Amino acid sequence: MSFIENSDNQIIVEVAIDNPINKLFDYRWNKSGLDIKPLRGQIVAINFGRKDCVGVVMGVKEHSDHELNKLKDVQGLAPVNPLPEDILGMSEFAASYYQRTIGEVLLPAIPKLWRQKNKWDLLTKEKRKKKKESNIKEVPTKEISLNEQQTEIVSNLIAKTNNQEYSCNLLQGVTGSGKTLTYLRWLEKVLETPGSQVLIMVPEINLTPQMESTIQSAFPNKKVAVLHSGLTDRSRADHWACAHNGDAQIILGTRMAVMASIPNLKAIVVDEEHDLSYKQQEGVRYSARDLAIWRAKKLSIPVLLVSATPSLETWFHAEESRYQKLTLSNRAAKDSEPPIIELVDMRQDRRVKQKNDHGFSAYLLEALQNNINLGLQSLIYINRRGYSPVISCEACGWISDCQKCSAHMVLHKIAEHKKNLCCHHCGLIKQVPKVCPDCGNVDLQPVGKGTQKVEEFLVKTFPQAKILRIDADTTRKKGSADNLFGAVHDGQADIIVGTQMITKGHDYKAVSLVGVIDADASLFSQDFRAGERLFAQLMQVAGRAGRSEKTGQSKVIIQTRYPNAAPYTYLKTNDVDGFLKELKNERELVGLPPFSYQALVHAEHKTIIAAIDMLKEAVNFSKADQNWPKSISLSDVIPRAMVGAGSCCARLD
DNA sequence: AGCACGCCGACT
DNA sequence: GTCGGCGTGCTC
Repeated sequence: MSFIENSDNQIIVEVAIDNPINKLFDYRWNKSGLDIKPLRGQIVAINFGRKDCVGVVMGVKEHSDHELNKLKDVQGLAPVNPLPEDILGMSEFAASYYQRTIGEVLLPAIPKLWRQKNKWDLLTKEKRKKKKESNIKEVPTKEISLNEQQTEIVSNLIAKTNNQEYSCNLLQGVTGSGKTLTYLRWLEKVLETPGSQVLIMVPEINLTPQMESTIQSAFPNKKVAVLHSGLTDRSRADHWACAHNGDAQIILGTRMAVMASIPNLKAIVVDEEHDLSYKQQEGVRYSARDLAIWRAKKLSIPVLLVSATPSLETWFHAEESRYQKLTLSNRAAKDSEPPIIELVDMRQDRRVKQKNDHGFSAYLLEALQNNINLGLQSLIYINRRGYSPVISCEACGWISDCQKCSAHMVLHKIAEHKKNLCCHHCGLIKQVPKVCPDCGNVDLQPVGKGTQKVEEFLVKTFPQAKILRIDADTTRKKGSADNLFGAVHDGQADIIVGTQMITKGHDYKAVSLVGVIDADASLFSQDFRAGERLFAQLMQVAGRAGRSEKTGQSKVIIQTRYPNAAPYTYLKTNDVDGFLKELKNERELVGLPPFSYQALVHAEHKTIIAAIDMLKEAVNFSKADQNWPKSISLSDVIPRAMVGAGSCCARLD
């Protein structure tokens, strides 16, 4: 039946468009050749200004404040169901919370091809049958029996699902305690209800490539839609549509997946919930973890946050019983003992030994040699890529700062005797100056060490050993990460040197020694969350060791000049809760989140002076305002690392 | 955000 | 005489 209105009974739709104008735009629905009713959530093609674009219907009404004949007609309706109410509501919430327009939040969540009217036909056409169909290895996860603790947690979560109400749960457990297995078993149960869909979020899918196959093999009869930034436009559009029309039961993705349309969503899992990559920093800033919780609340479903080292915020909420804490306290495999953690006090090492430049303690070198002799693998963790984080002139104090963004330029070795300066922030690459640009001194020294320098040293020190470096530079090319990790698993490496990248997701069956070279910098960072992050990273890297019977009891050696710093001492006793408790007390004492809210006000201009003056003026204006709430304190304006930018912090107690 | 309009300076 | 700088204003 067609939907016909007479001419004096107009239907007007309010459309969200991806632009920063903070309002919805009215369009006429009638006379658009559309024979169905307008509905909130519909994706429509419209003309805006002089451009054709796609927007989302956020409201339907009969009268507009604008003159009727000035309104444009809706040009077309996307051949998909309207977006479900939860993501519309979430967009409205996020728009207000993160100070953006609804369109800016909502439209980027729709894949690019669906935002192009002329691609709609193409997308609705059946795609040619995929060649590979039997690529899925059956892994009999069902036959793995859960231990008592895991079983209890699964039934607890199932009960919550059956209640059909919101709950936020924290699943905390050390590496190897079977967190993944536990939540998969829960989701399996959730998916028994026909039509149900579940969302699994992971930090970065390219770092956890085995996740997809784990999930697919755990659910051989279910369809999985994956959503991450590495997909081609076409497959992203297809996977999105699969989730949107209910074809896929499992949606696996990175932070962007939190905005995916999942009409029959029944459970959400946020794996590695503490991971920083859940925070989108560019464009619309948002925390995918927080939005996942919002979404679960809106839908009255359970959400499960999973981590060995929860973020303080999450842990605190669990302590205060706003979230329920579910703990896995044991390593699942009976014979796998947690690694021994040893701290090497580098102050003493220096006193005993000659001043050395390579940054390895004699103790760690000995342990490495020992491991090589035994044919076991070792892992060296240093969270800095490149050769040396900065070069400096000893005569005048000049340091290699980037002219474009004033971050340090990192020395990179690009061939045996050739080095470049690279800015990790803006990507600028320069030749290394022969003499100091300020004073002409020829003696420019690299300061500090990165993965390349550590690799170079190890190659020299252990000429008989095979050494592999894994960082953003050696894994840039497609497939090279797989090759490197493959080589590690095949035992073709004695020592693996790497950044964070090596800490995520991969099991190293033959690694029995982990060395942490120099992590102290995080202890004194400006960022109040740096200590928390360091602890999580060390915990994670420590978890890479001792995961098999082959290696026996593994060892983690951490070199530090501050062996009494909290992240190290609590790591040593494997006391996650103790660390978080101390952190909580510290934050409470100085009034940092979660005991206050912080907002960052940031300004950019061609000249830094203008940016800073503008912010100073804003601060003075607010302070002079009689009605300015006493509970909001304003901190001083400070220049930021980037040229032409300043920021200031507002704190709400 | 884009984009047009418009009003002034420095070029073939 | 025009090309182009960026200030202002508008987009249903």
